[in-house]
Amino acid sequence: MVRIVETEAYVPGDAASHAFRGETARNRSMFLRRGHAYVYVIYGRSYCLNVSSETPGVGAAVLLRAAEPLAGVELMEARRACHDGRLLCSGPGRLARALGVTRWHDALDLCARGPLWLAAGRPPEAIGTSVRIGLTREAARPLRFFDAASLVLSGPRRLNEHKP
DNA sequence: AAGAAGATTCGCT
DNA sequence: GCGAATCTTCTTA
Repeated sequence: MVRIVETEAYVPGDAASHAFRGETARNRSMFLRRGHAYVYVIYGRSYCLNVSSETPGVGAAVLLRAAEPLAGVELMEARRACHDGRLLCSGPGRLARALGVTRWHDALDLCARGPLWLAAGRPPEAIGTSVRIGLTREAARPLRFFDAASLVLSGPRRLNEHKP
């Protein structure tokens, strides 16, 4: 279980969004009702976990960039082959890896008690914003959020519970 | 059918 | 700090 600490938004009409050019086989879950998982492979090495954030048919999602490990740390360390708490979930790919999230989790409803879900957390008042990072387009938009700790995420309990 | 680009990570200098 | 690794998807010929 982790507390989400940093996220980044990809909104409708956003040239940097995977959904910008319409729905495809890969980004299909971005168009699901808000609260569904959108998982994709980046640079052939890492998975990125997003949460769809709009009404059905509208492509938008929030990328989970970093989190704070709360429970099941041993398992996450095993998946990541890393024993530095600071680095365990600091980065989209690292976070997904630590939670054992793969393409298998794509399109899951994160608002239902399934293998992966979101729980209500803190109110959004204290959330800070900044520009997005690592982008080549639309990079200057203030759609990156810090201390976005309003959600708690629970993942699979066993190592490699969900293979790709 | 082929090629370039990409919301990253890791290791080496 | 920089560059390679690595592969899927979309674009262009």
